[in-house]
Amino acid sequence: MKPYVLVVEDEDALATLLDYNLDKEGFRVERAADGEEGLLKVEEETPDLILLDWMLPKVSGVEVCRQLRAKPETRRTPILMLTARGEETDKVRGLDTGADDYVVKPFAMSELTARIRALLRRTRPELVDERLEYADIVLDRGSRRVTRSGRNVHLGPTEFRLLDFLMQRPGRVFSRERLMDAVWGPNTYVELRTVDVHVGRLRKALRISGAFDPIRTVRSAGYALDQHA
Amino acid sequence: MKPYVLVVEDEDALATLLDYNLDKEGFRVERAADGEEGLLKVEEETPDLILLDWMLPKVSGVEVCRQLRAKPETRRTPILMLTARGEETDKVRGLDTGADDYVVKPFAMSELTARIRALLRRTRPELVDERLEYADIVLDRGSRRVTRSGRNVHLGPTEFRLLDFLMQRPGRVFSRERLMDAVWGPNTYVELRTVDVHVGRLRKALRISGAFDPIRTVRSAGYALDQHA
DNA sequence: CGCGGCATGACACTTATGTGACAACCACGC
DNA sequence: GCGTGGTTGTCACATAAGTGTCATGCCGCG
Repeated sequence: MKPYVLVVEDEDALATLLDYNLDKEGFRVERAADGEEGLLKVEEETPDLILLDWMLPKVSGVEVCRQLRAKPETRRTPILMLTARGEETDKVRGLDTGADDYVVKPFAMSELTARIRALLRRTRPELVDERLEYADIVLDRGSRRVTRSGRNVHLGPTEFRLLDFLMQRPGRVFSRERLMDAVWGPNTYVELRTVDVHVGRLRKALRISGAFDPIRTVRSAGYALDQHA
Repeated sequence: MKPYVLVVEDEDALATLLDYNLDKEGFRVERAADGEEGLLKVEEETPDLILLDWMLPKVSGVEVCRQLRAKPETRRTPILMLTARGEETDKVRGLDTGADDYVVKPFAMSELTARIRALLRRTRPELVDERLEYADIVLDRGSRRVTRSGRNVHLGPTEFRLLDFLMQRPGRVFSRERLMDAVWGPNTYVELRTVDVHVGRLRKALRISGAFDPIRTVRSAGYALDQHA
């Protein structure tokens, strides 16, 4: 549910600082200490955005960039370069490396998070927008409220996250495993069937005065948010 | 808490003068020496108002204006243009540039602050106004008083700041961390649960003669000032 | 018609929040 | 300096809300 940011940075102090601050800003953060590890982490799970140091051991930032751009899964993943003053060559400035933006160290954390949000808004607006809508359902992240045709719908935290996730890609079918990861977090282990129960609860909460059921069950595949004809 | 004004002005003496005076008037001021820097500063943190010189190095004031109006975050941010006598073309006078107002140099500082307040009052009244209102609750910053349906409500300093903060954005949910930062200051370390206690105290103080509880608890997220229907 | 997949209500259990009590603290008037 | 009333931060405990599992019964599809 939270945007997943991968930090590829060899300087431990900076990486920790980034980790701490981004976490506080509501991002899920993973760290990699060099280019090689970075590429591995990307293999494991495609990040929503990558923070990439320009100078890295083993595989340089530029090279990582190139490789990421070569792979279809990460071709469009936003990359934000971290450069030291002086490394700020024309190549960086022109973003010829394939990166989408760059900041020069040292930088204010607020500047960095602002740029991260800006990039995410460009590529995955549904990750950062305050308000999601589908049919007559409105989910407002800022006020943490959900309404259906104007009426307020009360959801528990889990149902809220579940609906939030489904509303990010209406129509798309998600497996229970995928929902598990997205809603419960990648390292929680609960019965897969629990997803069914929560979908049920969400359905019940959304079921007001003759409104259609916005969740489609796809037998032996998962669930999707859409109008099942 | 203080309104954040960004001054984009290349003439250093004037910028300093503005900085000094606006600070004295209770604004938080950041400076940018040219259009490019101005846009960067805006990225970092959206100002509550922008003072923009008409003639600027790198990116002109008009161009900055255009770009700010193109971005959703700053579309409604008030912009006050500073122009030299003679630059006062019809375009400026008609505010066709996207600016909300303009003053001609040289100007009296009092005129400028008056215009700034006028603009802020239009867009973010809660920042300028001495009094905040929500439903039947009135908070007066000047006299440091709070009333509910006319009756006086006694609050301790902490509860006052807490209510003040919540009233700035009714409906929005704030995490305990966020409230901690806003009310206690960013570098104080007290138990997170202390927030609960103060919210409780605030609630109790606000609880007079059958009035509804204006604070909504959002489980596993935080608190918001609004009617939890 | 039979079977695996799904929906659902019950329920025991976790977790999060509300609250009263309390000791430390503070500003202030004496 | 020294009480003193008002504030504050923490705790412990009570209460409320949300969660994960299961057993049961239903349903669609082959």
